[in-house]
Amino acid sequence: MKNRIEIVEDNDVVRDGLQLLINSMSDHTVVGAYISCEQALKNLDHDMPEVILMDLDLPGMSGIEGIQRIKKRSPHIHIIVITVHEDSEMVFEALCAGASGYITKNANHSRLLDAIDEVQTGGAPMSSKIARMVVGSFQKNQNSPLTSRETEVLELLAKGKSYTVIADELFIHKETVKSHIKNIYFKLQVNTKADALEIARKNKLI
Amino acid sequence: MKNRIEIVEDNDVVRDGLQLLINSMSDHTVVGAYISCEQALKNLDHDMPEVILMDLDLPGMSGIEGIQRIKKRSPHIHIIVITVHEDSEMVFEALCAGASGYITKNANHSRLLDAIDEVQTGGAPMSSKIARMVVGSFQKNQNSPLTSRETEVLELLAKGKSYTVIADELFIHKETVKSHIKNIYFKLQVNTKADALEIARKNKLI
DNA sequence: TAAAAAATCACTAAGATTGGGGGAGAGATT
DNA sequence: AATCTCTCCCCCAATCTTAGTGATTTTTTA
Repeated sequence: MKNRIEIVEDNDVVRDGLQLLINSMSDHTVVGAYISCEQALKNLDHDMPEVILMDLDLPGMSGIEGIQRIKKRSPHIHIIVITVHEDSEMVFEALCAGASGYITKNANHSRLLDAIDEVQTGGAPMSSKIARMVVGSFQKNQNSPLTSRETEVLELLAKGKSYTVIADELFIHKETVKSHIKNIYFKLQVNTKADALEIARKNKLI
Repeated sequence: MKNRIEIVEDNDVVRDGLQLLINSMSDHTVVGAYISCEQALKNLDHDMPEVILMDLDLPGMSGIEGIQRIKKRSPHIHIIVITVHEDSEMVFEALCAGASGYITKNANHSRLLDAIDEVQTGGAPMSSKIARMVVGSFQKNQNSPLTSRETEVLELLAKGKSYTVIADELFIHKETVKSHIKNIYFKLQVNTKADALEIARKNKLI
């Protein structure tokens, strides 16, 4: 039984190249190659792919929305994004939408074929820059203007806790919490909770 | 100029094995091999490693805390975790603490040596299971009990916005927001914002 | 060691927010 | 016909949040 691969890519040259490359492997077969998510979705039940290689710049429906729709209909299908985009927004949008892997187009052919196997054996193939970006998203800004206590308070605030609850959890007085928040607002140059959280999250202070 | 590698691992056999393996490469050299983070930290300025391979189960200071301290003192050093732990808590704690890579101990030798190069060329080497875990952490639960509108409201609530602001942003009445939140609380079986956010985040509803 | 920063607690006051209770209509879906 | 979803409305009471001004103690840093 061959691995059923599908391709969604609007550039003819790239699409045909991918198809040839994959079909050249004895245990893989391309069951569909389309230029848009609309087409891919229409044929999804017939093609029954296990893995979809997908570009993000597509005519009509965006790749991101395509990923969402495909994953909603067939959660078991693994989608690997193949794109030129390396900007963090695209990467995280694609992963949030349900992509299992993210390869940039400068990857060589063997890396690409490896990715298909990797995604089917429980992995998440990524270009190394992308992997670093993803891992980096977990790490806090080392140059935070906030003190560790202030950060602690802001994190509890981010969890939706009230001043009173925060005070209890940190074994300090509610007035102290207020004082910390006052200083946080001043340092971040904001005057509401929502703005503070936005700045803090954007700058990875929490 | 050789790549300067350090090892922190309390198991003698594993540590010596790693050291031999790395020193066998002409362009890499082990500049320090320790059984604890305390020792590693003490010699950090002298050893000047570029990459540290670190276990997480260590006598004395935990690996997680070790990572934090090392990264705080020398942010440019790349730390690759080498451990048996595959539980998500450990993985995310290590990455948040500042690890640039995460390899499980069943990895073969060549993969390990690749990881060292990968981390120095801007990558984030991970075992494939770990990579999937990390990527999976971006994806929402597909079986959310909440409607899309409710999810939308909850996401704005998570940003610290008030009912009034949420109402404005969604072009609906404040009372409607309240109504949604009432339903969210009922569905999640909670009665405070903080509890709702905790459940929602734990189950990846937002 | 002296100065600066951080963490702690205090009071007042006004306005906004939140949560609990009830209900109800319109539209879509099943 | 029944259910779900989204929308809106009312009342009420407790709590929260912001703003202003202040002070003390501990820790860190220059």
